[in-house]
Amino acid sequence: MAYDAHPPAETSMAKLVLRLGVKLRFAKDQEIFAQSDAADLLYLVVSGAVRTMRLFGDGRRQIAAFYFPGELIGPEAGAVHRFAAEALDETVVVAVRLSTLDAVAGGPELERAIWQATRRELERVQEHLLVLGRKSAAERVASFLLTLARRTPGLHVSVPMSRQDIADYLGLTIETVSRGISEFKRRQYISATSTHQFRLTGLSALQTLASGEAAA
Amino acid sequence: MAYDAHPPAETSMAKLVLRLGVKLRFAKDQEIFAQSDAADLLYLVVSGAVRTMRLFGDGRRQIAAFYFPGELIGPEAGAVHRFAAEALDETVVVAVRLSTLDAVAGGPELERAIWQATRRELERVQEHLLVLGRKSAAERVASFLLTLARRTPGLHVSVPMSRQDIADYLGLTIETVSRGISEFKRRQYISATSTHQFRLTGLSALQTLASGEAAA
DNA sequence: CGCTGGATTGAGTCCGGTCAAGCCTTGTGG
DNA sequence: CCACAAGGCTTGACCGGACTCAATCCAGCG
Repeated sequence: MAYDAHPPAETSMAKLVLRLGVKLRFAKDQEIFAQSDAADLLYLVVSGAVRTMRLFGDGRRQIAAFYFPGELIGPEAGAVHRFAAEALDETVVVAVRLSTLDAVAGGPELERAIWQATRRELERVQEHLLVLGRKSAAERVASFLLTLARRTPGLHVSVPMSRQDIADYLGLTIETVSRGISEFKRRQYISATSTHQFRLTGLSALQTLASGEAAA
Repeated sequence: MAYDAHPPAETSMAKLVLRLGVKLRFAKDQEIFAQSDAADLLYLVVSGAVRTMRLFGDGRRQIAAFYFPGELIGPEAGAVHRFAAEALDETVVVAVRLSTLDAVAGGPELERAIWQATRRELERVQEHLLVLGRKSAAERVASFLLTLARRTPGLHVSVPMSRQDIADYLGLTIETVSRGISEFKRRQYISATSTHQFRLTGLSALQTLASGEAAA
């Protein structure tokens, strides 16, 4: 899941998208695509970050995933998007029509790359499912921080999303997320340089928590 | 998600698996494959039913999915299974080595079929995610019954799994599942002919509940 | 330097979990 | 064919963790 773990096929697809695609810029909270929009574009995040989400009729919201620079959005969808995508922040993406990609570089190579992207997406969602199904609030927050940490080297974690975004990703409320983070600070599992920048000072304690074992 | 909605590519793959595969019989609760087993086989459920699940260190269990006759298990996995699979009941599956499938009918047709199966799997997991992230106990149970109902025609729903299985699928306890079902009976949303056979007598009420809107 | 909106903290409530009885179905053996 | 045992399911009483409501804090920004 770290950048350097991307299989070759997808890395080369990313390069292809960069070459063929159109660069688009989105402001914070701006919609990149809506639920039930046609899903004929593939997106590569260049800078910033993206959330995909579904909104329920009564205002409840579930965030399905976050996407960071270097990651692809889109191939998981069928003809129509099943989730909406929004920029977390000032964000640049490169978009390319799937048919264009196919015309220029179609064939088994492309199919395999798209399948790999879909497969990785599936694995992520399955891990997310475990967190939502069987973990306590503290375990969820710990899992979340560790997942973010895995995407950047070192113990420094950048958390570009709001507490509300985290809550809607983890199936919690902002208050519960905030309490979790405060508790981790108190126990010195983490230290904060700002509300969105942490340092994981008790990595193993967090890992124990996230894995769902009882901690001392 | 109903049988007749299966895209052609996957239906033809199912036929291929049936022709090339080996028929295996499993007793109730018997393991079909373990987590971290090599994932080089594709399974087609012929009769019975299968659950895939992950077990945590402290005994907590999350069921990822249920599979019924006509459905494929396996293509979602990488080199190694990330979940274990067990028979819900006396179950027959046909298993075929992916390399065999590839040798006999390799090529873009097969790749596309596997990708489609992966994609449908992803969609299912994403819907499951919404249920776990943002729904109340009653909403979860309603969603579950409706998902099962969608797989067979008519209002009759067969629920072959135990209450414990349902609980571990929905992120609840058996008691809460049982209370939910009892409440639905009381309100006459469902009627039961046995503990594992229901009739959806209040379909629209269940749908309203499951969709997450406030009900009267 | 004050304003604004996100984040934190506190108090109280409630939904779902826990613990504990019973019930009912299924299967088995007399 | 019935008696009984075993295990899954249901129901009840109580508890606790996460939610709700509300007040404050604080960082970023004009």
